[in-house]
Amino acid sequence: MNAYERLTEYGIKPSVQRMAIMEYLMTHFTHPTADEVYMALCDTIPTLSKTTVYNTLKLFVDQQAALMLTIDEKNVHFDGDTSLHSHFLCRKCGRVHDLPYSGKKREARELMIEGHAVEEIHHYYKGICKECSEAENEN
Amino acid sequence: MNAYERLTEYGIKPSVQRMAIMEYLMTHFTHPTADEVYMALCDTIPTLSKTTVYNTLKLFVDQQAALMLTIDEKNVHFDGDTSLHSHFLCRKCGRVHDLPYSGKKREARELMIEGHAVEEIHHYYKGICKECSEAENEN
DNA sequence: ATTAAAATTGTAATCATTACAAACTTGAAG
DNA sequence: CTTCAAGTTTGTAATGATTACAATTTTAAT
Repeated sequence: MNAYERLTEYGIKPSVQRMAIMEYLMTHFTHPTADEVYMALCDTIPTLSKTTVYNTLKLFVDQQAALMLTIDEKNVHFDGDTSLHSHFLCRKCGRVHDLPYSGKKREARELMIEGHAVEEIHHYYKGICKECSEAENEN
Repeated sequence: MNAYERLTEYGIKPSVQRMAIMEYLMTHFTHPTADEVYMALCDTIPTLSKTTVYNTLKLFVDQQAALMLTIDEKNVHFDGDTSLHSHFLCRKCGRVHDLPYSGKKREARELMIEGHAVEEIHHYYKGICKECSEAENEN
């Protein structure tokens, strides 16, 4: 599936900017911030505005074509993979890694928890990632 | 346990400001923002500075005497209850509710997940809370 | 009392995000 | 083709939470 199909599938009218941003999300699994998306695309689309990046990412999230991660208190991160999975934030390198969802499968299907209507599940883990731990042990 | 004991237990030297802020966290289960803590205390401690509230809450979190919740992209919230539990953010009223931790108990004790050293677990749920759903159904 | 370290304060800066209005595109209708 | 309105993009300016920093105050030991 390409970016064009992905957008139309989620009811988003495609445009050059929207396709470029969706394309970026679909090919990079780095959970970028809005600024990182902007920086990556502003060379190929010189007229791109940061406002457009913010607006577009917000649109994707509203249409559920992307996830907004609040794992990091400094910046919001975005994820083009909307399947149920968890995230790990490394305190050292700041990267966000994917983890399999380890909650009870039943819970993920539940619409209600303790009387509250659940629409989104976010499982975040923080610590030192594998790569940073290994780099440290090398001395 | 009072605020004084709680602070010393976590290796934090008590002061009027620190005790007031810890006392507030220990008696309010609203997961306040730094600003809410400041607003609640600035009447009784008229000289209180917002910087002190930010510094003190950060100190509590560093000493693991409080949790920093990044469930809301607008504001960081704080929680004086450091036991393992989950949180629910209501999209309507904006309140953060406590939920029991529903992950596998085994996982909570694991230090490693997929090679990453886990130091913090945050399980966040978002949707419409019980109170807001009921209020809506009354018409 | 003295004094150095620690804590608090107020102001100013930072910086991610949003508001807003102008400019541009698009696509349908004539 | 034009025209026009709706939707999209853009740049600039504002917002608002958080932090930096330097000055002041407090603490606790000598």
